[in-house]
Amino acid sequence: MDRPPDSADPAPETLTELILRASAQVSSTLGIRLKPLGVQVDEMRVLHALNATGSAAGGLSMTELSEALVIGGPTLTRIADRLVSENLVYRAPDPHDRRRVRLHLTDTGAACAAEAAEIVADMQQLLTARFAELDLDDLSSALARTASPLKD
Amino acid sequence: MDRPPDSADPAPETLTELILRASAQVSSTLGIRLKPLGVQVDEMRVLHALNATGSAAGGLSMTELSEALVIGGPTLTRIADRLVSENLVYRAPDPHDRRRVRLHLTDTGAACAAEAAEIVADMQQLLTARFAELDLDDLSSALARTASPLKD
DNA sequence: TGTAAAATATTAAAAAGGCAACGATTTACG
DNA sequence: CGTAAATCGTTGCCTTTTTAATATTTTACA
Repeated sequence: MDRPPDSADPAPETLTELILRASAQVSSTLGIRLKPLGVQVDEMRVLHALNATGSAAGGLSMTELSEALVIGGPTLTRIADRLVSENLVYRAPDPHDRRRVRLHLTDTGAACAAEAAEIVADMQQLLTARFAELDLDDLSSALARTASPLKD
Repeated sequence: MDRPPDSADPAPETLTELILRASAQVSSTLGIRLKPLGVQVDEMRVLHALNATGSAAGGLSMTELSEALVIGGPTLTRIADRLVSENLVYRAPDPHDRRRVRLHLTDTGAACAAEAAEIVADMQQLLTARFAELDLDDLSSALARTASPLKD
């Protein structure tokens, strides 16, 4: 079963490459399904984050969102611009720190977030099936750790 | 343990969101580390794919790369343009089908791929530590399945 | 207190990505 | 055969992201 030693061993696919590829696939599929709703993936992520904090919490600042979602500052500003122009989100100054701007969901935005969540939930089912032999709680915590800063 | 019913239940973070966030973190960190090499993440992925097939195999066509890496056609053309202009890759016509173009690594490209692979390997160590309690083989196969088309 | 340093968000310019349409080649099949 | 349809890669055009620089406010501390 040995191959000739001169045929260079193809580099095996790394876990890193696997994560990048899986994410590209998820992002692509999700993007297609979100399209009818008129939001793109990162916009949906912002809506979801705002929704997840609850309306009583006073929204999230740009920096908080930027760190939580791993999206660059200027990019986030533009995403917010779009969401504001679609009336899904509004900006409000932070009363305690006037440098800060806090983003809040509008009612329309909350409704949109809810619809998006359904689409994500469908996606979830597709995904979960493929993780059948894994403990999802372990996977979640591992992913959560992976999603935090990786030591620059 | 019940919370007051009027405090809106924050949407929990979904597995989907977790994958997107983990990937953003990986991609961001990897991008920073790849910068000194002068290649970006998707460029590195192309180099890696070409390297993985081995030089004897006659390279990969644009379509093959596009499907393998989940990168759109026009985007891939532009990535190839960049890699060609940096002399890391060259285009060669497919002898059996003149519509096709096959990408090949140059010697410089192979060297670059090798250097990039080391950086990815470092990344790997960081990552693996965070997946400690998971069976990596199971994880890999689950991710590989996730990375294949998710039924459009 | 006053001033330098840090933090926050935005803007401007450059780079990269994505959609629609196109030319070239191959395949299907009447 | 010959023509219609499908496949392959690229290009044009517009949107989005990224990088660098800026204005504003807050913090640190001499």
